[in-house]
Amino acid sequence: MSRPTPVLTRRSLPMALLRAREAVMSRFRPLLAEHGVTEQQWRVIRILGESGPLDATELAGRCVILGPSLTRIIRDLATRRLITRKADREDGRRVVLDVTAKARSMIISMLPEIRDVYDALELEFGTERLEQVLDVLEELAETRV
Amino acid sequence: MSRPTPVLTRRSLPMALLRAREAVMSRFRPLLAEHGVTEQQWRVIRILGESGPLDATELAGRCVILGPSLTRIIRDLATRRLITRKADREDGRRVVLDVTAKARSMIISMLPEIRDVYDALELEFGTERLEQVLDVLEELAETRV
DNA sequence: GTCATTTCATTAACATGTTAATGACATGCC
DNA sequence: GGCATGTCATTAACATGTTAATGAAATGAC
Repeated sequence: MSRPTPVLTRRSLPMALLRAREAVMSRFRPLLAEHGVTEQQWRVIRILGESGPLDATELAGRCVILGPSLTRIIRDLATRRLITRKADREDGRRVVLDVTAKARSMIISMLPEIRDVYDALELEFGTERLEQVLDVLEELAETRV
Repeated sequence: MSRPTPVLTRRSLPMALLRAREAVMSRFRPLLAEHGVTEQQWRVIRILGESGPLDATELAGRCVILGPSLTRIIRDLATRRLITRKADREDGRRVVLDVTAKARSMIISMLPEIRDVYDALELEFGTERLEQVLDVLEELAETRV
């Protein structure tokens, strides 16, 4: 006995995730714009800064960015001296990527402002509830097909 | 060799929302592809089918699609006879949009398959937990700046 | 009523999403 | 070693995201 299909998009899980993400990102976008990076460029820089050198496939997976998009983003960020690319010694197909010191400075300068956004969010939504949301979202992300 | 900058992407709310949405959408994408619509085209069709005639601005807001994107999507869907556009009698700037009978048939034919995806998701994640996620996501979407 | 302002949809230009195809390199099998 | 197969990064082509600018129509102040 299944319940009716959610004809109400209000109760659509993809829509709910989209609207929630849009609400959250609207708080970060001004900050990213001030520092001259797009949402996707920031994901690449931050994850590389956090997890050291990575090949393109691994980085794409962690950033939730498809290969062709990453190729273009990397090309741009390398031109701006924010990341470096070098061939893998052991596997000629792979490209090893990493952030530059310039990118690390950029990350560090943004951290306080990011913290401010989270502080505001925790104040409005509740610190504990925010933690619970993160937990449940991680679980949801792991239910892959 | 400097130490990695400590930014915990694992507990980043935008990333968590992105990864969760990606996990969920990967279940729906094959279904959408089979019916020849993209994710965004489907949002437009479904919301118009649910909420009757709407002007472009209102539709864009509900679909979480920006104006310029919607203009292009509408142009394509109108060519394929899935939606109609007509000028607003009372306001010459507005365009009134609605679905066609063809689009309604399409929606109805997809509902059972959508229900199947939700059933599988509820089985893996839990029906009650899924409802709770929807509740909390709605609240999060309402904390706008 | 006239003019400045605002709103609505669109266009322009560029970044990214998405799928298919390509070429270079690795790996496995014989 | 030679060959088929698979993987990795890239390119191509088109859809969408994103911001700025545009033109038409509505609104408000006077």
